[in-house]
Amino acid sequence: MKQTSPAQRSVTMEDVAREAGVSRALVSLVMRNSPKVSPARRTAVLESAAALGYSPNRLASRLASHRTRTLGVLFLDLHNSVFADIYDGITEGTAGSGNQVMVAVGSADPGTELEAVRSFVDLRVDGVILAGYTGSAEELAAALRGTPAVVITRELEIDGVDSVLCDDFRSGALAVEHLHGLGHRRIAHVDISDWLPYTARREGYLHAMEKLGLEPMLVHSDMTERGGRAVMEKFLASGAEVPTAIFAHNDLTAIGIMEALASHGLSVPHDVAVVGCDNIEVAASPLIGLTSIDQHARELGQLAAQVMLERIGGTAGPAVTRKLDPVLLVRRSSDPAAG
Amino acid sequence: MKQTSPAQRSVTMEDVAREAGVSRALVSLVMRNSPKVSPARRTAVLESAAALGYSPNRLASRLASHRTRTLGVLFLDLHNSVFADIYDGITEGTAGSGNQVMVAVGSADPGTELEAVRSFVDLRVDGVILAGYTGSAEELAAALRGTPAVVITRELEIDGVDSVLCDDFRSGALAVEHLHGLGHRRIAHVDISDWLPYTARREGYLHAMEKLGLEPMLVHSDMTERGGRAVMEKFLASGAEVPTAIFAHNDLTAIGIMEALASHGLSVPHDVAVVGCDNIEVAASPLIGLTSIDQHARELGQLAAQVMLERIGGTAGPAVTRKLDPVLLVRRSSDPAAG
DNA sequence: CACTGACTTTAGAGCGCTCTAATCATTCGC
DNA sequence: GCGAATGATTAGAGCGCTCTAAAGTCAGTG
Repeated sequence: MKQTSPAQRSVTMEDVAREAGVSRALVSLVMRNSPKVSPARRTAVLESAAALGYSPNRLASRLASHRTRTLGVLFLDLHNSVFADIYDGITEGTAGSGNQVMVAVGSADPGTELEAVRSFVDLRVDGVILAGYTGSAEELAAALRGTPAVVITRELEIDGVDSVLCDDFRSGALAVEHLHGLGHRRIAHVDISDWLPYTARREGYLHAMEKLGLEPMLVHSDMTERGGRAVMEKFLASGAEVPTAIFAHNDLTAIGIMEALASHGLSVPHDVAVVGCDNIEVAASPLIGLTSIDQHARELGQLAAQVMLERIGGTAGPAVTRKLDPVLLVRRSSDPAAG
Repeated sequence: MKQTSPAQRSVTMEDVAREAGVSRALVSLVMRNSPKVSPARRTAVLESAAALGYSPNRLASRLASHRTRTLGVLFLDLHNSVFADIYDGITEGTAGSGNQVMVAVGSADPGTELEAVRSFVDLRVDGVILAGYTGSAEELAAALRGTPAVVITRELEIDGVDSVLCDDFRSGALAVEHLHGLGHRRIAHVDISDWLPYTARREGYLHAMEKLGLEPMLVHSDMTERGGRAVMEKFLASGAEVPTAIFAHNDLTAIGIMEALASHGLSVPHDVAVVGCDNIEVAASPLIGLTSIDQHARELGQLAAQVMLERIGGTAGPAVTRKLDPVLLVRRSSDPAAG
């Protein structure tokens, strides 16, 4: 039962300086391990600091230095593990740079998202990485006030905002080509709300369908498992003719769709083939076996961190866009030879 | 292509005060919407602020006020969606309190965890919520330096650190009782590394097994899907007699186990029944149908936030512990009547 | 031995805000 | 009409640190 003093933090640099018999400035240099401090003084200062139980107030240091060494990261939703992958990539990309990562969750609500971005900006983070920002470019630009930003999985026309994404248009086309190659002709697409800015997958789907002379079938959902399930249940209950293949906006939706199909006794892939997108961990599970289109989430995170660090490092120049190629991974849900 | 000025932030309260013809202190009062400002001045100040594009520097305000209105949250792992549930609970619990939430990920590495906690403390967050801290109590106490903290899913003997958890011992017993009730006698438990502080589920299992006169079978894994799968594959390859039921430390591990069983042609639940713990979203999916023990993750998050806010609000007194009762949810993986 | 020049150390002025105590304006009671 | 009471506003001293410029140290040099 250690008696942690309630008198809390009170030890300042000044105290350490007094204890060590040096100036506050010298303590500051030691704390930032500046090379221009003599070994003797350095140890003296460190010893005094340890003796007093000193811990620097980063708030004050940030205020004085105008560098926060913190990156703000905005995620759409923690329930979709693709963001956990992106997070891993970001921490890999920032490792060793001395930067700290702060996470906020936007929940696809432009109000919440902007509030989070403003918080980051008010805290003077060095940069903001947005993975799943659904609001408008104008509002984002206003909220950023010049803070460097990188958007993942989306292209934004804002000066100074870089983009790192996977080719969503190509992903949509890839799904259609794959299913068409398996002999499917009635291929539906379950995408997301009309107002959301993530339309490229749908466009890729539509373009590919048209090119193949097939008639598109679109249904909207909300990017969640529950949403995908609900929309499919409703469709099945409607008695409309069921497509032979479905391409879902993301894996979560695809899994929801598979659940609904299963509960109606429809077999995947024999009655209906399903293709998702994102290639999240659970899609790869043999218990699910969902064919998916890998978006290189981890790499996107790494790349975003890298681009961000370069920006912070002072690289000027116009906004850059880095686009990766998606990769189709065929699994049981679209494999005609599947048991 | 909006030209966001690169001269960035420069507008300070001083500027707004000058523009509005009032003192800096008045601007400060308006920004914190103090009631003791006349309506006339208030609008004048707000207009000037808007005209200049002023945004308060929260860093400075925090430094001066000694209140950061920020809670630091440490998660074990973003890939386990139980933490997304806890996060939801925390944001629900802090909603409307004007507090901001900052997330860090510890990855079950005491070094990383302590670093994150120190960061929070150096930033002078008002409190820290730890969901999945695996290090020692002493080191945590030292890193906290008196900052209020709440630990989720674990009881820690540190003065001033509250605990909010689900009864893990009971969870272990619940699993055994359920499986025993189904007629199982050879019930194995796949738990986590010996050094991790989460031992109560195992102890509950051991206690219940002993009470029923059954012989325990323990295997260690690492709380991940991959880990559960690997451990099961290895076990199956060893040729040892397979238990008729397995209770896994968490759902992720349980899913990994189910994957391994499936790949060896063993049917769940007919050949082996499987029970997980946490009741994460995917366990409830009909495609998985994993029997699990609900830990009320969301409620735990809410409760933790609530306890934290009370502490910050000045409630003194000894550390409290709030313990919830786990609930068994039977699904296909342990249902003998399952198809 | 005065004089560089390389290396250390420090004084002191901020960073942008909050907070206390004091000042200035009004209104009210008698 | 005057002091008290109430309310609105402000001066000014920090918060704990960083940073610039200046000042000390102490060899080595001619």
